[in-house]
This record gives sequence, C-alpha cells and structure tokens, in this order.
Amino acid sequence: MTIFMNFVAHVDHALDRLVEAGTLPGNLDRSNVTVEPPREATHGDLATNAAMVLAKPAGTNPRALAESLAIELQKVDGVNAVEVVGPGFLNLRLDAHVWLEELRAIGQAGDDYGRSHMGDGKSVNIEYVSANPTGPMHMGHCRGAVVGDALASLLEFAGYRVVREYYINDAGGQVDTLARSVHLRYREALGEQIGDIPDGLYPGDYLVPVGQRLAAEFGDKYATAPESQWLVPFRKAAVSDMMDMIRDDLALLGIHHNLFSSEAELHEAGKAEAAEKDLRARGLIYDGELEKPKGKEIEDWEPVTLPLFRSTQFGDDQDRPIKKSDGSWTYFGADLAYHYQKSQGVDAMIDIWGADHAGTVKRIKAAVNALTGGKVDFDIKIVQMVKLLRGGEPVKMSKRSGSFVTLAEVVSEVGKDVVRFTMLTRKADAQMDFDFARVVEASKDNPVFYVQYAHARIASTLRKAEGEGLGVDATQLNLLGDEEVALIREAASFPRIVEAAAKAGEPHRIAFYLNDLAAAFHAYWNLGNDQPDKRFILAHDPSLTGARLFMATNIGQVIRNGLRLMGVEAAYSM
RNA sequence: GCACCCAUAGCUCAGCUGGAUAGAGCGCUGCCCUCCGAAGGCAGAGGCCAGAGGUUCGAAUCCUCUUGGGUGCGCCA
Repeated sequence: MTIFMNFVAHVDHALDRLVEAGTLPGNLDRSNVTVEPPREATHGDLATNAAMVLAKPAGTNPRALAESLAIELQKVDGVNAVEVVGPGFLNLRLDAHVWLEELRAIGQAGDDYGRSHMGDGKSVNIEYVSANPTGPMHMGHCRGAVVGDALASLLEFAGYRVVREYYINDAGGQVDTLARSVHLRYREALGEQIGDIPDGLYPGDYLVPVGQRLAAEFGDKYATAPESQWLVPFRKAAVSDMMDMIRDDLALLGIHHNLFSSEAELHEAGKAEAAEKDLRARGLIYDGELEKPKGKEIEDWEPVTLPLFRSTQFGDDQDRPIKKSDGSWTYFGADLAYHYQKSQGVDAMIDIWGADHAGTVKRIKAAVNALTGGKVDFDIKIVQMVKLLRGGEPVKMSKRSGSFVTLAEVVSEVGKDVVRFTMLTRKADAQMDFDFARVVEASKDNPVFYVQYAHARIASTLRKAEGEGLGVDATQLNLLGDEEVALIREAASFPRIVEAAAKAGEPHRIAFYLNDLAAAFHAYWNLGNDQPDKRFILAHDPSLTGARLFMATNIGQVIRNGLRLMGVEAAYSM
C-alpha cells in the first residue's frame, strides 16, 4: 500500500459517505477521479479533482461538492488541512509522519518497493528484437532491444506474467541468401579462391568461421554439389550459428529472451494454413488481383490472382497478399499465422517494431484482431530511428562492405549501462541522437552519469559515516524536517510512476523519474554547503545523523529499484 | 498519390493518457568550496505549446482541416 493508493481509497470512502448522506447519487462513474501530487509544491501534498469531475453528473456545483468532501476528508488520519481552491480542486496537506511512515515502508519493502499488482497476474507476451538471423546485431536493433526488455521488466514489476519472445525469421528468401553466402565461405575454407563476394550475397567476415566449421564437418562433400543438396543443411547450420551470435550480442546488453520461436517450424506445423482457413471463413481473405502500386513507375507489372486479405476494410490503401504466386507465404501472411498462434494462451501481446515497419502496423493489428475476435489485447510499439553521432558528426556506415556499426562495438566502447540508459532517455516514438562523445560525458547534462552519481554519493556517505562510527538509525525519524520530507515525497512517487509507465507501456518514464529524484537529492545535498547543520554526517548528533542516513539509504533503494527496471547497474563509487 | 510518426524556450527534450502560473538540461547573466565528492547547487533572462476551427467547468494533451519535417509503400523482410 502506498500513500497514493491509501488516499485513493480514502477519497472513495469519503464519497461513499456523501452518498449515504444523500449529497451524491450512488451510481456515479468515479473512474476519472484522480488523487495525485500537485505540480506546485505550495498546493500541498495531494490533490484530487473529485468534486469537479462528479459535480456535473450529480447535478450540483463543484465548489459546494468540494466543501462537503473536504469535511469528510478532514477526518482522515494524517490529514492536516484540506482546502478548496480554484474551480473545485481539493488540496490536502498531510502530517509529516505520513511521509516518514512511507520512508519506513521503502525500507521494509526493499527491492520490492514500487512493485504493483496492477497486472493481476495476466499474461503478456512481448516480442522484441527479432532481428533477421543473417548476421550480428547492429545499432539499428539496439533501441528496440532495450525498450522491449525494459518494458518487459516494467510489466513484470507491475504484476504481469511476462514472456520475452524472439521470433526468428528463418523461412524467407534472406536465409537462402545466407546459406549461399555460407556455402561460398565453405568453399573458401576448403582452399578455393573465391575472390570478391558477389552482389546479392552477404559479404561480412562473420561468416568465415561458419564456413570453416562446415568444412570441418562435411569435408568437400558439398563443394561442387548442386544447391538442392546443400541448401537446407547449410541454411539450418548458418541460422543456428547466427542465432548463437545474436544471443551473445544480446547477453552483452543483459538481455535474455525466454522463448525463441521459429518461422520455419510455424510453417511445418501448418499454422499458416489454419489461419488462412479461419480468415477465409470470415470473408476476410479472397482470391483477387493486386492493384498496381501508385506513385511508383513499375515497368514489368503483371496482374496475378492471389489470396488477398481485406486490409482496405481497416484503412489500408490496398488489399494485401498472404501468399506469393509460387504458393509460398508472404511475410505478411506468415506474420498473421504467427500472431494467430501466439495469441492462444495469453491475455495480451506487445510487439516492438522498428520505424521502418510502421506502415504495416494498421493492417497487422486489424488482421490479428479479426483472428482473435478482439479477446487478446494486441499492441505494437514503434521505436524510432537512432542517429549515431560522434562529436556532432554522423557516424558513417557502409552497408556495401558489410561493416555496419555493430552492437558489440558500441557496448564495448561505452558500456552496457550507458547504452541502456541512453536508449531510454527519449520516448520510443521520437527519433533520437546517440552521440558517442556525449553519452560518456561525466556531467549533469548526461542523465546516466547524473543518476549514477547520486547513488554513488549516497554509498560514499554511508561508507564515510561508518568510518566515523555513525550508522543508520530509524528510531527518531521525527527529527527530519521539511527539506527531508520534500525529498521523501519525491521518492514516494516511485510506485505511481511504475504503474503509469506500465499502463502506458513507456519505460522511458522511469529514466526521467530517476533524473528528477537524483536532482532532488543533489539539491538536498548542497544545502550542506551553506548550512553545515544540513549535512548528513553530524558528529555531535548521532540521532539526527542516523535518521538522515536512513533516509539516504532508502533514496538509494528507490534509485536502485528504478535502475533495475532499466537493466542498469547502480554505481557505488565513481 | 497513400499510410504512419513527429512539431513545446536559441539547442536537445519532458509534460504523470483532460487539471491550477507549461518544466528540465545545454547555452547566456550573476552567485555558492576552510565544508560528507563543486563530477554538484542556487538565482535570473528566455514561450502565441507550428497555424485555424471544434468538444467542456478546463486543452500542449481529445476531434477536423492547413502548414512544415521524418519514415515506409511490388508477391522484399
């Protein structure tokens, strides 16, 4: 129970009593009633809009309703004052002990402070990364990986049962290309001169060891054999090696999926046919001709009859094929089947996609909702592009040579924590810059550092106090004053932030919150510059020192809890 | 041509799903180390929330249109 939840309940009870007294009708919708800290600290500790929201449906005026509600709230334990302001806001001022109790609550809950039951044990499948298994992870995958993983942690903390899934696109044309590229490296490993890698094949060096491994395994058995003999085994081997590589890359970021599903297996199991049959039965798939795409000149356009999904019913500009003319599945068709299968046995699904797929969101959502009958919440989060800079200049990437900026390179240069934190300092649907020079800067305009610094300061203060024979002491928290209560109030909003962030699916809010909390801590700390009696460690006053250290300990706890959701380690010294 | 995303201080961005006088960092101006970490803090200047309508007690936030930027658009993945 947090302060905010308590007071939501108190306001609710107060409203109940007004109903009993006949002041309010009993059937009002209270879902818009909020209890939150006001933006202006001078407005008190908590504010509620209850009177304004309920006045109209109750047929009364907001100020009058607010006055009656104020009388009820005045009776609540811990409420020091209630004032009615503006159009009908109710501002509550709480006794300091309410906040001090919350501070104890942080200490008691420890790593679990902020954990919520909001999710009610519902299961959520989050699919993220899902990079094609044709090479190592590059920076284009990074943001989606971090956002997806942080969102997963956040939802877990908010009481959902979370499955972290990676969907392996191992059935399309690109894995055949991979197999051919690997075959070339295989021949190279057998001593053949292969020269330049032909256009259309993957040129990256990372395929060299795969070729060597296959050479060791098969000898020259497939060196001159027709493709039909080696394509399948080479494809399997190559995909498997690529996935090992990708798993290693993800591990560098501290990301571990607990489900890897394969598109190829999906097809083998006949899931795609099942989805098609289902959609045909509902009239959402029909055989028809594709229109020529607009806005592009296509010379060799030939109309063909294909099974089409009626995506125009859902706002798309044309119906989309689920199968190609050779009978194989399109990506869209396969994706439909994939989501159809995934939707069985979960309450909600979230996909994290790159911005380059944004154009297909509408149709896949529509199709999946049709398939599940709307019983499974399905959301797609679009993660916008990251521009890589170095000192303000764009980092050049040459795709032709296969030398893109890999995730592993970036992590080894700036570290996992910097990458993860930085990726979460923008909301996902806004583009962001990632400047190698700036993200490692040790100054307050770098939030990674700023938050870590606050935590390290707390840790070093505790060490220093210990060295002076002083320790944490929670017996006289009433010695803490207004400045401390202001800081505690900031820390106490963590549970609210967690719930709001989880509800919105926006893990970046944790990053911004931690930045605010760190700022409040640094500001408090600096009081000690001008006023020596505001410092944490006061040799002449062990009781006050103990109370402040208790507070510091628990501010640190909240920072750690927030960082953990982001997958970032807390620093104990810098 | 169409779809989606974005537009908030000079710059980079928040804004708690509709609340009170719109916030933070950088940059600019002026302060604070005999002091637990100044790798920090305090104060000031800086805004027609792209524009125009609408919805209501109340709009940066929701709806419509306009403008300006980004991304995508063959049976690719």
